Amino acid sequence: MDQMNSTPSAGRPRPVMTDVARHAGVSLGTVSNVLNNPHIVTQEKRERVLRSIRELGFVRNNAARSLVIGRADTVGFVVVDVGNSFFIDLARGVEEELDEHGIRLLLANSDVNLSKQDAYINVFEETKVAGILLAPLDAPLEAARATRGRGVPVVHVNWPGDQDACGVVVDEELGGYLAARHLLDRGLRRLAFAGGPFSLSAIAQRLAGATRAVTEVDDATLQKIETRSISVRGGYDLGAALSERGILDRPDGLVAASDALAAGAIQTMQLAGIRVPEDMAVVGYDNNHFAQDSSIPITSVGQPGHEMGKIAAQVLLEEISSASHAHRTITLAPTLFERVSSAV
Amino acid sequence: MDQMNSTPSAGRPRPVMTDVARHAGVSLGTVSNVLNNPHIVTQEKRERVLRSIRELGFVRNNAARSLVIGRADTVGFVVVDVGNSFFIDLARGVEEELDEHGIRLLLANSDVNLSKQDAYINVFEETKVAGILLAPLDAPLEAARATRGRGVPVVHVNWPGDQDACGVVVDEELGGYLAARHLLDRGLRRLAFAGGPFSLSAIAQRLAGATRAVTEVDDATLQKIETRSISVRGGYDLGAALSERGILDRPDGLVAASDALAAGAIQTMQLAGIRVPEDMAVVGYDNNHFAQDSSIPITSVGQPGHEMGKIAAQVLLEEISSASHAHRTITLAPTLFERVSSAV
DNA sequence: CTGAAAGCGCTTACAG
DNA sequence: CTGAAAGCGCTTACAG
Repeated sequence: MDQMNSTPSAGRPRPVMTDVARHAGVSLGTVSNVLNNPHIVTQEKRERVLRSIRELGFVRNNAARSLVIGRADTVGFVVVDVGNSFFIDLARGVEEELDEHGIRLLLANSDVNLSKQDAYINVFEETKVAGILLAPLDAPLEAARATRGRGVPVVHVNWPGDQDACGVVVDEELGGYLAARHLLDRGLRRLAFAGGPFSLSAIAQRLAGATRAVTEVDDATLQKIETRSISVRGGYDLGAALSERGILDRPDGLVAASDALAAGAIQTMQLAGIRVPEDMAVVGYDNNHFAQDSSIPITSVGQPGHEMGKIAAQVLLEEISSASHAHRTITLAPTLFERVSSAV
Repeated sequence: MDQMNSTPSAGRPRPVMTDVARHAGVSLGTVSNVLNNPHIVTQEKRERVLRSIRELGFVRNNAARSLVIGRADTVGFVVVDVGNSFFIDLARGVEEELDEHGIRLLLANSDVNLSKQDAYINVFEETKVAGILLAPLDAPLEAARATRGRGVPVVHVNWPGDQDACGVVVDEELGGYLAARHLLDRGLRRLAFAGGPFSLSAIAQRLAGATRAVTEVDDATLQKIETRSISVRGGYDLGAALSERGILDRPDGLVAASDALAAGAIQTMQLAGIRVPEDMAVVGYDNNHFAQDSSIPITSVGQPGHEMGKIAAQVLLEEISSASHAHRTITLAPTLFERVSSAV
């Protein structure tokens, strides 16, 4: 299993700017100018310097650069869960926007762990990034607030802004409303909302939206089912519990707080002989692969992750470059994607 | 949609170590010692310094630190596709290992784009990371080689090592062998291998492994079907092509080079009335969500992503800390996960 | 446009 | 154990 290849390489001392200057026969300042203000250097010297850089294999030391400048050409993004495709969409959107401004994105995964989240915020601050993007877990934001207080721009992604930071969010309440309204529009009246824990603010807001939709229709009812989690496993439990009920006790329309929850529930209910959507229509949430690749494609509420990322990056860039900047929360609307699971 | 919250915050000048020293009534060197060699400072001074750090909200400038030390307490990981759960598993494994050594992981997504890959390698080098992990695309590794030549340790992940770098790979040939052997063991004889383009080395190796398995069985045959991609869409096309064939022309066992390809093909074939596994047994590759969440759970060859990440991190740490280091390629074995799609 | 010099914020011998 | 001083590799006025 272990195949040796070679011996260690020595690694001669790396060339620095003074080496380049000497090699090119110019002063240190001129080398710096070639790198930072190329237009003010005569073409002849510029080319000589560039050639020396190539021949020596010079790479600028950004630690030294950042020390002088005060910050790096880099933005850090602390993400709560890189395993969730929504956050990957966000990162893609962020990167696309930053790319156009020649800024590089560094990603860190807090893995739903508050102390890791704080540690990475600190790493980014210590690295002198130009700014920080934070998709936080549902918990206090002390570290972020402290960093923000020290003048490092921080933008919340999928989390509202506050007096110190901007935020880009999706309207969770509206998402819950759209899901329930969709089922009501199809004539269903005995709805259920499943998800949990309800202490998570996104879940609570989706529930509030579903509740609002139901109150708009006279004879409609909404049953709240709190689950331990919104994972596939949580869905299995949910499906089992619903299957045990008599047909009259069962909701005819289900709003699940995630696609994973919906997929798990549908799978269990199918085994119990409950047909989706005929016996029960289902709407999921997140519009991720569970919704699209499920054996019964699942109607789902989707967040515009890519666009959220772009906007968050724009807001951050604005805050980085402009002296005066009013903090704001930007709320994007979710969209309902109709599929088979609610086609009644 | 835009909700204002507050006015810009001034951001007084950030305290530096000399401020802490003055505030605590000690010298600069003592503050540095409290941070780097706390045991050699008397408890009383140590506590005074720590209190001053807290009261002033001091955060060490790592750019300055890295400038002196020569490198940062950070490792960079350039990943070819953060949207692929295999690479997320890798990143998780890497992080777990680095965590134990107090080193932070910075992630960058090259997005299957060579120039982005090179740019991020450069960013990491300029940031003076202690080392770089690279899960590259199937293309020349010029930038990595150059960086490596300047003394920055680079470890390849999911790519073999060479004279300048270690590598951690999974045995693709063995994976292809396991998949085909599994079908042969079930009595199937008219196999097909689908995937592509065959120019990708991982695909070519899987095919080679499948070929080896088939040559071990006298009356078995293997048909090679090159697809444009290994995506779900590629699977649709593949399924359609297979459905058009007469039952005698059709393979009775299919090795697909990815789960997405397998899932797409199965979906299309089912619509055409071909039963899986009864009419055709299918084995996928990657053991990702397509395999597990498909309506017909798909037998799949899985790579030990998490463990690969851990090992890659270990190798990198070894190279960072030890002067003499022999480069090597570590090859891990894949595992076959049996599911319904091949249960004949 | 070019070059010499100061300074960014740290760490590390080195002398006390 | 503590403190003064040098130096890491850059950028940026500033004088020429």
